[in-house]
Amino acid sequence: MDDSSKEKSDRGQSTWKLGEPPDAGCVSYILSEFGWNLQEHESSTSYFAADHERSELAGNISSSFPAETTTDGGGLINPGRSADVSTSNPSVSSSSSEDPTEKSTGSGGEIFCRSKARKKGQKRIRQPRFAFMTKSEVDHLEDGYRWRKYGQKAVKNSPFPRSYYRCTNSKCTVKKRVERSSEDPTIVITTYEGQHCHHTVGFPRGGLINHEAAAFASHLTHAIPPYYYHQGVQITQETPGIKQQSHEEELIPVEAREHEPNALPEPPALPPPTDEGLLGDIVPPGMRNR
DNA sequence: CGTTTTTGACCAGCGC
DNA sequence: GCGCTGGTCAAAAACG
Repeated sequence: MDDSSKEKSDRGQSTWKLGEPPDAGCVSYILSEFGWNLQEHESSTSYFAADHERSELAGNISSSFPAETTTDGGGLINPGRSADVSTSNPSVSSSSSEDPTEKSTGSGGEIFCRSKARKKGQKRIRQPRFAFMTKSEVDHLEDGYRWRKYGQKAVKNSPFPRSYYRCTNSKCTVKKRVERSSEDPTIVITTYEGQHCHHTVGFPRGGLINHEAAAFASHLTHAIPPYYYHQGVQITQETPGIKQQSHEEELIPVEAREHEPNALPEPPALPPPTDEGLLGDIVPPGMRNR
């Protein structure tokens, strides 16, 4: 393995604005992959994807991005296997009462446990996922957590392999996938799945940090309904701890957003990292020290 | 020597 | 049922 990849840090990456295609100029391109009723917001949040647990979001993005990342009408980002997801999966196209915990489709419903979890016949549950795109030369963007690579696969319709990482914390089941867009090799698609149950480890090596990646990794892995928008970016759930903290004025309830259906999301104004790590600004004190 | 990465094999889900 | 594909495992190798 080449050490240089680690040392490269985030050199060469740039940040995009949310809500515009990357080719419009270095824009962060957020793709939520929660199983809940994201469709409600499609009209106003063009680049959120109301995908479902079964979709292969990141793998499919590349095949349609950005042209088919439509916002009119559906706004669903279901490229690649779009047909089967949007038409043959009723839970996606018609059901807005998604509840991952209640879902018991053929592809999910039981808790997936790390290690020895995949016994024969045991199904694994897809946890809430989200994906975002970052223009970067390096595949694995620093986000404040430590990750261990556990697999790499060639992806259909893409010359670039997909890498699979899981959080090194033994109690943490968060995983992420990293791949490059086949359409634009400079774009790295990172998909997070799950929710960290621990603090960040800080930013090692003193390198440049992909603040955006870090912030979304932190914010969105904790996002469960009801949603709030942070300056147009749906980032987190309503919890007393969060609302009482610094984001109170900036968090806009979904209901409020619905009054401006044509409003496009604005670029995220992500808070800078703090001494407490990226979770520090959103995780209630009672949830820390885990 | 502990940790991480690599990589081939295996398994599950899905479409046909 | 079969084949394809994505996702994961786990042993070996590499790294620090």
